[in-house]
Amino acid sequence: MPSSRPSLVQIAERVGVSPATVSRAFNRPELLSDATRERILATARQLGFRPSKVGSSLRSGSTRTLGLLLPTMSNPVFAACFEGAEERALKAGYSVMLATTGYDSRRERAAARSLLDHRVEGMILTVADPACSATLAELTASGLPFVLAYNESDRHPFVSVDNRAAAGDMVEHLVASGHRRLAMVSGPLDASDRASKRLDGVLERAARLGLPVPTHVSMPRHTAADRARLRSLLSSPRPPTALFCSNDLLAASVIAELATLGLRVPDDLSVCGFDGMAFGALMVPSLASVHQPSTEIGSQACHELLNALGGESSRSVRLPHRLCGGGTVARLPVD
Amino acid sequence: MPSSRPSLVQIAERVGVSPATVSRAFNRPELLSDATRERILATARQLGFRPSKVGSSLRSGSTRTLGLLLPTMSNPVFAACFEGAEERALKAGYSVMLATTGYDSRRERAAARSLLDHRVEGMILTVADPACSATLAELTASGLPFVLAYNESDRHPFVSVDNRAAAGDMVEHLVASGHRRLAMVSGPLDASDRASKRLDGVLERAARLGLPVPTHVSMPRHTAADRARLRSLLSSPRPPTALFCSNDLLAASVIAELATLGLRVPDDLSVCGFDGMAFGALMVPSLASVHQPSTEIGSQACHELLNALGGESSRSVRLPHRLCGGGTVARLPVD
DNA sequence: CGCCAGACTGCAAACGTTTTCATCGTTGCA
DNA sequence: TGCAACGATGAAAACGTTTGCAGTCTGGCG
Repeated sequence: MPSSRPSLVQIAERVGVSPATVSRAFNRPELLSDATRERILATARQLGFRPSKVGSSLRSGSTRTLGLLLPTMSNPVFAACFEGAEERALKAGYSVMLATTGYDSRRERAAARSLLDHRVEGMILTVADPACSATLAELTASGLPFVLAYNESDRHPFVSVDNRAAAGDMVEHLVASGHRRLAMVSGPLDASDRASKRLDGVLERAARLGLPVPTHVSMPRHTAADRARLRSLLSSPRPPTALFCSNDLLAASVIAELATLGLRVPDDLSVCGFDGMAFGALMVPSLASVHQPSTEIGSQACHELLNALGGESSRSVRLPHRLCGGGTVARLPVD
Repeated sequence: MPSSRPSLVQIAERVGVSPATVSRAFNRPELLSDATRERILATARQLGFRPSKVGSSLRSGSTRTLGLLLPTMSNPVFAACFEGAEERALKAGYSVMLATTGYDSRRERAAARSLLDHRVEGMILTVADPACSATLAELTASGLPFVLAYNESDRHPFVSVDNRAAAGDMVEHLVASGHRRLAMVSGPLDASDRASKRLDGVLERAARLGLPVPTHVSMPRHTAADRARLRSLLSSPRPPTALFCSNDLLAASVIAELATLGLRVPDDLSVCGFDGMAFGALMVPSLASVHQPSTEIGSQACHELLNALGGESSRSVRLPHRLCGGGTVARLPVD
């Protein structure tokens, strides 16, 4: 049981060949005679040798590692994105280094630097707002290829859905179900350009359809104040009949919140979300939502990044969203 | 805009000092005179230089990177575990390399090897069954320090909850709510020693409390056959009044399944899960479950691993579980 | 004035690979 | 038989750091 991992040279000595030959046994096996190759591979296996990526990275100047910088794994949306990206990366022989930011810009910068220090060859990341992200500025300055995921931007390559249009489609759906008085519930807007875009989409479509202007409620944390704001919204003279939450996690927690207020969804109030996370379909009643293909956002972002690394230009991509009707939206009688 | 990252020597030349001095500016700043240090740091900042971890890893023989090998990020349990581990690792100045296996032992082995190749200094992993895991055998042979997460084993260090006891407690709770005819629903047992242990716990406690032997239904995939098995269980002469699912994700999908059969939870049937994932509390009605502290399992596992790296011995730890009552379990009248 | 300690910095080797170039036989072909 | 081409292998430099050792210079103290 070799406590300290053997190195390529030790294998070379053991077999009686040069280090170059051992290296070739792993990287260009076809260059060696069958005999030598087998002899080397056998001893390697026997001693438990595998070539060190840190050595090879240094010499070759390529780590074959990609960085992934996402807000949190607690949101299944980003978890799926990770899995999509990981799978695509693996297929191309790349490893993935994941770091989460917890929506904290200090952590975000530190993590980005750490990834840079590890000499990842490219990065996939989601920032609060690409228009004013210090991390993004630093990244751009560094010259490292990167692709945004979920963010939309006209200055950087990204992979996302069309948040405006998607939100608009949900408004359309709500209206088709008989709703006219809507409200948008979101987290803090400066933490997510997605939420802003979705709000824009809601307001725009509502205007176009001639609805009363939807109220917007921000529920940064689940504090008493937030709950109070929600309650006061619902007890206004003409309360909304449907709550559009800017993401599914928020929608679920709003529904739970409503339950504690004695309000039944969808009987007393309709609620819908955004993301189309798998879990929403399992809720009873199932959560109405706009599905965005998170796994594919991850894999596609990775794909674009790999293209960029291959010298090709990487395009921005808006993947199709899909409306998921659900039991949380009531069909209102026309009155 | 420097397209190719400058190296330590280039900074050294630019500043007019030796490479050693530049290195010290970053690692042992207190050794340098204020003037030199500032001069170096300034040029470094200006040229966007940061010392390469691949260079330093090679020379120092330490990558300061930990490997994390988990089944999937789609299960919030593992996502939380990752976050716990990442945070703890970060605090100790370590980076984390995450790989998922998708419960596939081939991918598992390949991923473990990849992490080994990257020269991670230790590993945290969850395997199907530590008693017969090829990956674990290979890992042990390699001599790399590792800590199991969620698994329990008497041959390897691990961090988990006491699955047997935890499952037993849930049985206790069900009985206290008036249930006597129970059934256990799980995924394939050979994919998760946790599920086995939980089943053991259920059977044992049921026996001790003098209940009829709980039926066990395995629902590997959500195929028609699985659904049929569930239906036939429920239409047996004396059907169970409560379904204990071996994890929360499964519980949610079972509840959804029951809904399609026209069965209401908990009115027609009680259901509970295992994991205590945050989402369960948001379900309406909220999901009864046994909470295991996933984030802490991750951070604790990381902690133990760091201990091992520091030369101290790493103990196995069973963290406390906690019963989470929920609306999915009905309180039955005593008859 | 001489010596020594201490502060600061440089030299050079080493870490584990990859890769270019050269070397050495062999073989095929004219 | 002679020459070219080819197949197999080796020698050595390079990648970006760190670090033990040694060197220089300064100032303080006897």
